[in-house]
Amino acid sequence: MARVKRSFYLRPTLTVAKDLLGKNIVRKIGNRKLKARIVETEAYLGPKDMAAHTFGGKVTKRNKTVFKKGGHIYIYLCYGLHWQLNFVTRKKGVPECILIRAAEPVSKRKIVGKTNGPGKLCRWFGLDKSFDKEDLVNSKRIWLETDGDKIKKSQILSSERIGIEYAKEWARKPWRFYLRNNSFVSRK
DNA sequence: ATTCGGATTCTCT
DNA sequence: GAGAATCCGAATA
Repeated sequence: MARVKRSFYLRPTLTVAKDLLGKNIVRKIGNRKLKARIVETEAYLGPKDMAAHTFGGKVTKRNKTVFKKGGHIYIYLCYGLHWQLNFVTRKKGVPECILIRAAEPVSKRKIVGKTNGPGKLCRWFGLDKSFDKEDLVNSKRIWLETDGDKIKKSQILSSERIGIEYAKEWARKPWRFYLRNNSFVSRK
């Protein structure tokens, strides 16, 4: 298993969103490692995307991490109780990112908790505000690994993104990607 | 200083 | 399917 390199995150966001499927998130806590394979993502495409926090290109206290170069973590609190894990993409100054909505635990022994939703995923991994601005390329406590297995195109489905009805025509963009027949996907 | 509401989840019906 | 839980960032003044 090799750590995913910077160049992976600098590519077009929709490409990265699809390529993230099948990658393992590795979270190191003490001398334990939690691993889960990404099965569902959503792309948020910067200033033009009304559903994105960076809509209009305005830099705010919350969204400024998204303007960093690809490979950083953007995490924020939603509805007052759920953390949402995002990976920043593209070069510095291009505010695009990908929401990780669900993953499938890769582990010998049973680990309590669910990972089939963005809030649940963060709780399972023990993520919070302190992970904002974390660099997946260098971090000692969280990163991405690939085993080289490529997900076949035929296994990837797309749909409209979830929970952004207010975003008018942008709400209809098919920028959610997930693995076919995977029981950890948050919704059909 | 105050108000508003959300990239969700859980519980109960 | 509906409603609640619960916080902070962002917008308004």
